[in-house]
Amino acid sequence: MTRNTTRTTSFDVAALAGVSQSAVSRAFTPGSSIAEETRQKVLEAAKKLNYVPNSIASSLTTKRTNIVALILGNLGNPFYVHVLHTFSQRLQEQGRQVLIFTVDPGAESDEAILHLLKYQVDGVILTAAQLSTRMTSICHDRGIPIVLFNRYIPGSDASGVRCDNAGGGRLIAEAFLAAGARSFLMITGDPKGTTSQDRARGFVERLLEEGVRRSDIAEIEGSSSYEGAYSAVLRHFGDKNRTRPEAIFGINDIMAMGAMDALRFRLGLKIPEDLMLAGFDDIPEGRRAPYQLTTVRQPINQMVDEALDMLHLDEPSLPIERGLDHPIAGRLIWRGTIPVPPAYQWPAGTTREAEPNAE
Amino acid sequence: MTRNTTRTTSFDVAALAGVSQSAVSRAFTPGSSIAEETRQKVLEAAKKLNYVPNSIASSLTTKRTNIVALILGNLGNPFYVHVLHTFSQRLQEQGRQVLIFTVDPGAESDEAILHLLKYQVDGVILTAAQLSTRMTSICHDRGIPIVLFNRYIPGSDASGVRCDNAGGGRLIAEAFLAAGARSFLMITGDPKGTTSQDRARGFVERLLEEGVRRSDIAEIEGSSSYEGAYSAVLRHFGDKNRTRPEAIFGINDIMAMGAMDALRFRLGLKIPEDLMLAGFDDIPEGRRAPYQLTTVRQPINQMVDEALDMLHLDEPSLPIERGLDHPIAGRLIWRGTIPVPPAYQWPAGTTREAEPNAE
DNA sequence: CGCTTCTATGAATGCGTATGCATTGTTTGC
DNA sequence: GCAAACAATGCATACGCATTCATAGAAGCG
Repeated sequence: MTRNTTRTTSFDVAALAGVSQSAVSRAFTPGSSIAEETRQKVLEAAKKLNYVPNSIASSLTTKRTNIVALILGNLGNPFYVHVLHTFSQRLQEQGRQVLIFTVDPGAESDEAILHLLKYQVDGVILTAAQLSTRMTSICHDRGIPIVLFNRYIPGSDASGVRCDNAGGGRLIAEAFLAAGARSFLMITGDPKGTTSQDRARGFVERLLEEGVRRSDIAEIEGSSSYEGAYSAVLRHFGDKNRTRPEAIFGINDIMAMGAMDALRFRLGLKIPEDLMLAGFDDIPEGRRAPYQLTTVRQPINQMVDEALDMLHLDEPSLPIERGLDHPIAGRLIWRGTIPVPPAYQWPAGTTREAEPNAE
Repeated sequence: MTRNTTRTTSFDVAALAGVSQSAVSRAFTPGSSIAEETRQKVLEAAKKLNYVPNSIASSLTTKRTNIVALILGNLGNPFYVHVLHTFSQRLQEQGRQVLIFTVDPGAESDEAILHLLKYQVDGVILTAAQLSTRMTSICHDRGIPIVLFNRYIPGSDASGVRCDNAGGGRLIAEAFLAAGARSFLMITGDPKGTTSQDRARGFVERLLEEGVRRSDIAEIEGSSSYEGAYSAVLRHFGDKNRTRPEAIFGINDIMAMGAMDALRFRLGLKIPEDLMLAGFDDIPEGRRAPYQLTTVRQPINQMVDEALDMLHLDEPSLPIERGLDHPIAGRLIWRGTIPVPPAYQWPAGTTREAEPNAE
């Protein structure tokens, strides 16, 4: 059998069921005017023929594909894998599917947008990637809602959902300060990414407020990956004259983990005894026994839900909202990489976790 | 502006360019009969209008969507994230896109298949999930090629690509034996999954060949996840009378890592001094300093390429091949979790890696 | 019982593009 | 210099379904 088999269409089903093609269409369209008896006849015939409505054809008239595009920049970061998984599950529950576009980290997503326009997707979620304002306005003109996940485009009026990254950076700063640190190193990611910028900004702001000197806050670039942070740390500490900071903030967990391994396994340092460390995201990997990483948890489920809400997939006739920017607070998760100060007063909203791997 | 804006169609472009709609279509169809001059006129007009051909409409006549469905069972295993990424990149290079279907690990994919039929995908890749033979034959009847990735369906004639899992299990067995182990524990995954079964079978076969007693090979179930293996190990060794095996084979890397962390951080054992350990897959996480996991590397790129070849996306008129089963040999990667025997003769095809995290 | 109001149905049309066919103009071959 | 082959183009139609419109029958109402 070859692939040129003519497919079974609603006409075939109609013929078998002894009704019109319209009736078949209605049988598969919830809420349409059809007698229950007729519907059953149709469904029966459809089952006999293994008929499944062709959504490609139907979306031609309905102008809805039930496909949402997800642009992903960095699958090397487990956080975004989790994000993908969450989006996919939520959308599947709604009878929608995810069309994936992977983009090289840091690269422009413009080309991806051009491709997804062809598919007439109902909406676009953009994570971990750059996008020009020209593209957002093209999407807007074509009536395709686009929501930025955990980033925003300066100077654009595209809507987005994100963690309060600056606020999270401040939480980490406070934890370090409470534990007595006075000199710091930040390992930042993509310098063009607002996520990295904002976390670093909040972190530095808080430190300066507490009187830390600017010269006691160093920064190196870890290219948003485990490997990048690992080698950045080795490079930085390769200069033996460099004074060692008391605390390191990895702008995301995967980089904090890379830094941690370099510090422990290549530089022979103990954490938190010699050096304290924190990340951001709260990926499952950071909870594991070798890491026990103190971090800020991003409320993924809530962020995903709000992002999907902003897409207004169920009310396509609504005008597309613009310029919405919805920051959601993160929460400090205190684990083993920052020593607990004596008689420490835990700030509200902090979670302390010991060994979550144990059941 | 609402989403009901009438879209710009090939007719609009045709009007602006002063040609017929057919000419517009041909301008965007490589290899069609159109004068270069006309094509330029059309492309110019298209650019002015931000026109992008509607592939939904075109696939209605061409019967090709340039969409490939990827059914994923377990995104908690980084190996499959890597697989997803590789498929996505390859397909994007070909101008095709990936439609994601996530399925609960161990659950049937039948429902996913029903959904993807609606989208008239050009092909299906199934990883890490169960599938009934009824579904494979429905796909077959509808002319949709389906390729199983790293699994096969007993009793079905669906084609697939996989690592030589049994052979890989044998490699691990040999490495353990060479290092002097004589008692063993296997941590297996989904009992219905052929991948886990085959690896375990090859492992046991080889051990028995070398005179290991059946009673010296134990098995526990780790549900294919880090957490599953972690707690399975704690449960198993909670029985203090249990004699400790000399070697543990985690049927995949993520489980081996979970086992390793439980052994080290909860049971206070040293690896490889007290116990040797190996995994399977060679995920990047297992290469990292805290793990240095000895494993069998699956040749992902080759497997993905062959899987895509088997889909014959470029020759849709060919009859769908059935029953092809293409095992590809894995390669032993010897790292730190198995002690190197004195004067050991490395088998052909073994790679020895010291500290790959260092640049 | 005659009227209106509803419900269920089918015929016909449109969604945006690809393509077979016919037509025109151009080039080739002898 | 004329027939034949060919390249470029437009017209018309098909792809599979949703939906509007018209119609026929059923039910409600006084």
